[in-house]
Amino acid sequence: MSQSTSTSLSYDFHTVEPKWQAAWDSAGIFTVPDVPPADRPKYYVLEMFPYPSGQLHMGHVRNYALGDVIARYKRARGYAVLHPMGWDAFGLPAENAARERGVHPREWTLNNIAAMRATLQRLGFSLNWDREIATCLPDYYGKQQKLFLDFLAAGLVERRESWVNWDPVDQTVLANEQVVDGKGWRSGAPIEKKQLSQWFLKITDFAQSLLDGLGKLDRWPERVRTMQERWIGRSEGARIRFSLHQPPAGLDTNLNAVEVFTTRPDTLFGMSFLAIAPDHPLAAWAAAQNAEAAEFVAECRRLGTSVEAVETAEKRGFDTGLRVNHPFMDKSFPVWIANFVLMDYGTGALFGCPAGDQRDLDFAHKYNLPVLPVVLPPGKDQADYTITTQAYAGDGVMINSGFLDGLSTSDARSAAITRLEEQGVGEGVTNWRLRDWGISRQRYWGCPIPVIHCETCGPVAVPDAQLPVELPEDVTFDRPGNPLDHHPTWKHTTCPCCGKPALRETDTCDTFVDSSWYFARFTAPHAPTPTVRAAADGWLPVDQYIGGIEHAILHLLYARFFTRAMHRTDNLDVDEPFAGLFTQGMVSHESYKDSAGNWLYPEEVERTANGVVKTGTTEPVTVGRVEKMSKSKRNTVAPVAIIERFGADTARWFVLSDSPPERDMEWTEAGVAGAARFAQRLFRTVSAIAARVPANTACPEEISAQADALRRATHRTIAAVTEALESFAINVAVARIHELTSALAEAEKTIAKDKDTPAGLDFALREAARTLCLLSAPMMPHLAEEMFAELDPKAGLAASQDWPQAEPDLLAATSLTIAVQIMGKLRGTVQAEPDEDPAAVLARAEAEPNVARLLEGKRIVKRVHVPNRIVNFVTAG
RNA sequence: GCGAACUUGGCGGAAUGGUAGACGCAGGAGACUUAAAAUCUCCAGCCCGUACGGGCGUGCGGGUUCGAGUCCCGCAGUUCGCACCA
Repeated sequence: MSQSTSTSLSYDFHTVEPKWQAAWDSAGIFTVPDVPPADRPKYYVLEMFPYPSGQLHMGHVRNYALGDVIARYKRARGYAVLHPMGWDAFGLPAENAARERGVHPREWTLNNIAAMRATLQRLGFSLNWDREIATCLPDYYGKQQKLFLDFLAAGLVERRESWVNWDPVDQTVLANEQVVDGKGWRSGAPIEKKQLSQWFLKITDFAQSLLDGLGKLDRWPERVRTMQERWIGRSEGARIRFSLHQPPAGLDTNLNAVEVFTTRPDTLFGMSFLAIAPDHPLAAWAAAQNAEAAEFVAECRRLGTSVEAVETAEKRGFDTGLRVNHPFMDKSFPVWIANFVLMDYGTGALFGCPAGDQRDLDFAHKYNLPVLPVVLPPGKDQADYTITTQAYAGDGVMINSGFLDGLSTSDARSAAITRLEEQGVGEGVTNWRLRDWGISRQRYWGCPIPVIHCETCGPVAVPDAQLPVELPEDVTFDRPGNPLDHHPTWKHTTCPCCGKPALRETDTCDTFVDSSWYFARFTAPHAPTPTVRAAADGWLPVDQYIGGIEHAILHLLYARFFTRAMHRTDNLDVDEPFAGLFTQGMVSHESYKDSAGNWLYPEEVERTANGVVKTGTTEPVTVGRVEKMSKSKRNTVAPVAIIERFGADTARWFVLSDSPPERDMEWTEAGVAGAARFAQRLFRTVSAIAARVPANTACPEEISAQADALRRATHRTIAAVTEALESFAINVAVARIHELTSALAEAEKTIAKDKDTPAGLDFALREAARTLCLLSAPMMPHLAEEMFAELDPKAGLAASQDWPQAEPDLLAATSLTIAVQIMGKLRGTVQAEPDEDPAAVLARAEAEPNVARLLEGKRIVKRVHVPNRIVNFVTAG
């Protein structure tokens, strides 16, 4: 693709951009105090902080450009704006770099941060850089250790033996949330089950609160709230203990009863089997007794992690030969091991009611188990009602159900629970899908868990005075496993309780912990305590949080949990971290392949008369789909290259221009070139006015129609851009700025050729030019400053100006075009003054030649007139 | 399978129930230029018509309304999320 020539550029971003960045910096206008000032309302704008991979990508540019528009706009509206930036700096890529290239994770990370910070600064974002934090520095993670200890003291942390998801490639434990389709979210490797001692954060303590809180988050996207609601997964039902019928000799007495969770205790009389998970202790017992059972359990474990198993989802089971007693009837039912029962939901066991559950019905059919209908749907007759291939899960009237007969489904539910409780074999309970959060990771590059294991005292908290527990620098990555564990001396210490030799915890925190409270740390980033109450309580919650939809569940849920836990431990006094959430779309680009099928970067491709070819050759290139920019498809465009070629403002303007921010946008060469053209055009237009019209031109009493029209265009644009920004319709704001620019350029031409300038046009031109500077400043701040200074060097910084106010008198047009319809079809237009006498407008509409022609011979039965908008004649005959 | 969102020119998209297609990209014609670039002007939903104008148009089928891209019902397609949740 050809390089643009710089000779014709009147606006030289290369020199202008650094100049204004320095000016903002020395004016300190993006700096705010830890405690929000009392004279203005506060506004906290936050974009999700980046992982320092080494290079900023276009998605970041879009994310931060969007946040910067909001931050600069709110600042102009008189808010004290907190807009910080930092680095989500722990994580595996740093360790991988250490393994592959021998560079220390710390050095690799800090170098990456430096490179990415430089790019962010070149983009001119209005960030309060004094507040920069990196989660990999002891100043941050030491405070995180303090929070961990606060949580531990408050009973929000537990150590448990538990089955974990083990990623054999990354050699670490993953949370349930991080296992996708049985594979690690990062490595993609099939996950194995392993039993380990793990630290858990008790997020389930707040399950109800996290659910209830969603109702108040009215500035969150509906779908994110829905996703979280489902993830938390509250369900009400009953826990029932089924005693074994004739328990076999030698069975652990704990296994004499099987506990089951159900949401449908009303359907107990329709039971025909009991099913347990392959991982259930009773299944383990059965496997120990019987080789066939063992084989079935092993098979389930194998298939459990493969995608095929999930997709084919054939219901399979194994009859253990054991039987359980029914709580309400003198009957017993078989116990099956079933592949569709999940050990980690409910109790890992269920009772099967084939008539009321499709899955149970499929299972019953496969193994010839009885099907007894117990709920009669409304409008059906019990005499001829049967269940064949479709289970009925809806409401109705109970049948075949002993003491529940005749009750409604919901009444039967409570009656059944009452009876279970009376008999002492069950109780009503609320069950949650949400699990506690296992945070232990067998990794070096993470926050050390501040605990010491003593043979005598057990796990002991590291005393506050010994924080931070710092990562050792001298580690090796020459073998698999955790370098902290391999370190010769680091883990050896003494017990803070008894003083005897003891071992440090060598696990580090899941990196999702790091990002669960950074928004709070930003309010007092250098404080000796994790938070400072006046700062955190003053700035939080974040008023506008902006980031990708991919964090809809994990990060946002963890952050909401942390906020509650920090509240409980008096680290702050809010419950919800993010009052407003905006999820922006991704940046996509065409992808290209050469004739050999290799992916090509956009800069390796050019468009010629003969089609798309490899740059400098005639080799044809296949243009593939437009997809999310990714390294693997090589369809990326580097922000640094774009900034160098077109400038920061052009890059910012383009990512904000065409597509609504919540949707994906396509990056195109033509698009960014168009943005660059517009920047130049705007600058030329405003410069011309600055050169011709003196700075303090006054507005005369009487102004010409042309001046009046321009003033009205200016004020309507102020109103439209303001409204667009308030509703995140940045692409619409961009369009309105284009329009005013065109109107201004046209008016400017008049003054250039007319000797006698129409009255007031000078003033109107200046007003429009100044307005354009201020309206475009949130998107193209450097250009705006340069133009603003040309208009009046003494006026100060554009970034310090108040947002322009639209004058209400100038919002209405002087003359309106009224559409005239006949039977709802447009047949002409007439001019009208605002709020003109309806009779006069109607008469003119009826007389409009084309309308009159079509009305001939017709009888008007109704004249609809919506003032200032439309006329519609309804005719008959 | 369940749930949500979306569906408008060649493309991205705009439109408090009131002139559909603003604005941009790509395209066409012209001006300037020795020429090109840059810039500027004009055209542009589809069909018929020299034109005035007319017909058809916001995925498809219905409905409400003087008037529907917009509201309601049904259908189709696309995308995303969740997925054996007892």
